[in-house]
Amino acid sequence: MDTLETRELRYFLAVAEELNFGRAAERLGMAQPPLSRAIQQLERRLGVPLLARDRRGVALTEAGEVLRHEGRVAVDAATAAARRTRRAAAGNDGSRTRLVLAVKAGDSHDLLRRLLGAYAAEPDAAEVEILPSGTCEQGKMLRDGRADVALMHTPFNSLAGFDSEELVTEGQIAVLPARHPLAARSHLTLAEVRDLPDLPLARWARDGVHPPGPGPAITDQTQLAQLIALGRTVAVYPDSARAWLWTEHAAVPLTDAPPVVTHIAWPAHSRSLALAALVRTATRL
Amino acid sequence: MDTLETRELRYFLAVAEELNFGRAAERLGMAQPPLSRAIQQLERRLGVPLLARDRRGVALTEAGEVLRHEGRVAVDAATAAARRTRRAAAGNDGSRTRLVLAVKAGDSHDLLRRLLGAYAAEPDAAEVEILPSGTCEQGKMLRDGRADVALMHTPFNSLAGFDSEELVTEGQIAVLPARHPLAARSHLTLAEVRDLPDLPLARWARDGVHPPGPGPAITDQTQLAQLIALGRTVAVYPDSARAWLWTEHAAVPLTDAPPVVTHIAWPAHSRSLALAALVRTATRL
DNA sequence: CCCTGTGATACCCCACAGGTATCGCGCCGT
DNA sequence: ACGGCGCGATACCTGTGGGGTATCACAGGG
Repeated sequence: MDTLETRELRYFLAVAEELNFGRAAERLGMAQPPLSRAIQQLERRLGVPLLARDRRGVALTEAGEVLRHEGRVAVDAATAAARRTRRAAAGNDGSRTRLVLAVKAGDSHDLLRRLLGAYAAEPDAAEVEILPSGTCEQGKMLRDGRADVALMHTPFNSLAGFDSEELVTEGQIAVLPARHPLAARSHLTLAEVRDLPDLPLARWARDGVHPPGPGPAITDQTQLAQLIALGRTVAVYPDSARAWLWTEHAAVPLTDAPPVVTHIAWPAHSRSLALAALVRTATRL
Repeated sequence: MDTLETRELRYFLAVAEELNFGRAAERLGMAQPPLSRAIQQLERRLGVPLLARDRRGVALTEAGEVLRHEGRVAVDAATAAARRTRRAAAGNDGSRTRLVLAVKAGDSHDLLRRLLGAYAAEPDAAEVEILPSGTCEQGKMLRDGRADVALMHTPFNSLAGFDSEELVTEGQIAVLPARHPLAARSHLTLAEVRDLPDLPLARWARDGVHPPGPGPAITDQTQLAQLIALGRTVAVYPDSARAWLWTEHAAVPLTDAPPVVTHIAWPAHSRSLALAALVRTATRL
């Protein structure tokens, strides 16, 4: 009566994201008619219209918008339950506990190295698997159980819903082509690097789509690094990005960029001893 | 394959809590054999034994323990999704948005009155429904969608998994029978009120069961208040509990009790404007 | 020793998730 | 104006599996 099945939620989420029954059905690996029916049934069960069917496509009602968010959380929680249960059993079959740590590839490299080193030295440390995650996806990794713990960076990642400890604060730098005039400066402001006509900011793919604009379209950090080295663009990064700079890159501190704080974050209700030990190690670095 | 149905989770949780298939089935309103089968199927699907069947009852394996916690979260999230979706639609049918505020009955009474007063004066304030919740149940109310926002008190409630703002900090008092010798003291310590032979601490029901001990068994605050007035027990409460003291009660500050901090807390991912306004009002009190 | 309480098995049934075929209907092109 | 196309809804069929009842197997306890 008042608890939705994850199947219903998965179906609804597919439709809510595609806004098209046919494509949603395809994504779910099923035919379109049963999907239509399932959604109608869901709406009847809830007594609430979720979709406004306009003859050429579908739009979410306000209630549908709510379910899109709440449903995502619930489905993630259900898949996290499955993943973590499986892993709990796998970790208990004689091998050591295994922790999955999500990090944004390339970020906080030095911190990460020190953390892993210090933790490995702990008595009965768990095995730590590094899960390189895409742009700002650590939160999702934690929510759906692919990761147990993550390094996250405010203000880019939201820590909402997680427990976390602050680790380090760092300034930001502009990463410029080494031969660019501004590369010689001792410091810069955000305004000076934004809107440079010769170095338009790159456009990161978001859900596979590039936002419009003048800059080059990129999907990973190597592309960005190369484009900077080629003198085509500029990027703003936390100080620790110096770890992966090329010789053809120049780093210039930004005086007015918001400081970036690296946190170690984990699901709020976690009760893992290995995780607690890792967090303790991290805060003591 | 890797996402569990809430039905399976509900079944498992019932068994995990009852540790008895028969009673669990009864609680679920179904017969025992299908429940047995469903759990076996769940174990096969996960490839993980969840329950250790001893001939006289059932115990949770380590993986089962994990699923008990993760599953609870997931099921709560699913029912929250249903509740909040329904309420979103109900609030959109012409009537005003409605916020449900969970508070522990009796606690922070004055703060609550001021909050409601100040918020009602706001332009386009939502209607606020007060949901009196049992002992420390506000967290569950937020998780399963019965409430949108709660007043919570550390260190009694855990704020893990919620966004929150600190509101007020207060000391704690011993609530004594007015005619008790200690009632005349200007202050006391925890050690002095614990283990008083003539005033044993009351035993609150937890899940319907009273822990063992010498004190009287109680299930609500009125019972407690009466027993104190009758000179049978003593209680420790935050300072704001003075609001509901009887004339036959005496309040004596405790010098070494941990301070109680009242927070306003809400689900981390909430995007409700009405909620944001309520929180803003609360922090400005 | 039988009785009681436990979970597992055996067997049956029908409700419903899912498939295929088709419809109704706006929108497009020409 | 008209036929084709893309969309979601409807009609109808089928098979799986969730749920029921009856029963078993077995460990303790009087």
